[in-house]
Amino acid sequence: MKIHKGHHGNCCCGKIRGFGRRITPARHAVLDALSTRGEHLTAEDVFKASSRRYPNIGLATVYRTLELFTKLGMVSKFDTGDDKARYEFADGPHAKGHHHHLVCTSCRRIVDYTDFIKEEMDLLHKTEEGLSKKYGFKINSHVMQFYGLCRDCAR
Amino acid sequence: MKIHKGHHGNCCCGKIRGFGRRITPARHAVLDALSTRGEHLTAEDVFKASSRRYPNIGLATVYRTLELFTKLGMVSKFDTGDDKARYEFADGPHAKGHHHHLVCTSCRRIVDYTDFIKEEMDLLHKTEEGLSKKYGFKINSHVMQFYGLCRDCAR
DNA sequence: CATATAATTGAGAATAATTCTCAATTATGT
DNA sequence: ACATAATTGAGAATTATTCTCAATTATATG
Repeated sequence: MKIHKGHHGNCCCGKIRGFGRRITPARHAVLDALSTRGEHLTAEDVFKASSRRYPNIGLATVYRTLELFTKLGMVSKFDTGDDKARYEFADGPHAKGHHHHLVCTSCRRIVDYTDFIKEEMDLLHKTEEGLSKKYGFKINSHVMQFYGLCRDCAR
Repeated sequence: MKIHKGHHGNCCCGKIRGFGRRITPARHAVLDALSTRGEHLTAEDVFKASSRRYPNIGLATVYRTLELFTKLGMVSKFDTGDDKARYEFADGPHAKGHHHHLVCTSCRRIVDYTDFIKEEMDLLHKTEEGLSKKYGFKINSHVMQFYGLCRDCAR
């Protein structure tokens, strides 16, 4: 089986194995899809892309795999107000690829932005700590995104 | 028809009428449900609560009404990772009731917090302005919430 | 106040994303 | 190579939400 290439390297297999889960062609195909097809993919997107490399893959498997990867922290799942979950590789909060989303509520375009990320992360971190202490939560993740109308839709 | 009481007062009818929409018992029941049954209600919750005052109300009407109120900015719709939309009265970003959410991914408990709200709002405001300018978006709303395990679920 | 008209409604069917079931297949430790 | 538990594909099942449509009703107007 080919080693997974791309900017997410090969740490993935280790992570999967570490959880007593197996490396399979289906999971490989999903990894490939995620790293080559870009950000904020729907399950359907991932399914189509995975099918190219591994035509037999089933949609249910894609869902199961995305769920697994999300649980392992390799993938982040979020939604943008339509009724489809979105998935993308999770660049941990401090990696360079880390970004938030700006969503057009009319045409559904999604812009990744990294502006203000430093300030945002600082505040998020501070808030997490405060809330953790005050409410006894062990905070694992956050969502922060903006909704509006893009230039084209606004006029 | 009785005037809607509660901390959201009677501005609602004006807002509804202002959009050329009508005041109906069904809409009243939904308003009541929202103001007496608290925060982060599912459509089903609202349906049940509304049914008490107005037994004939249909679920579809509840959905339609919540959608309308959301469009009018009176209600905010959000989700917390299960597959149900949540609704609550929208305390505008600068009202005293304004809060964000802390969600337990295990038991689904939702904590409203207002800590750090000032800093959060300042940053959100600044970010909105910056993104607005840079990407040409007219930003209308944002989501900011934290996910984790509550004290009980963490052990 | 009565009337006309367009908005609204309830009920149930339809939709669509996601999850479940189950028998067949396959990755992995030995 | 084998045994075994994990994984899979296919399609059925689930579930929140939206749609359809005929019947009802809020409201402006005379």
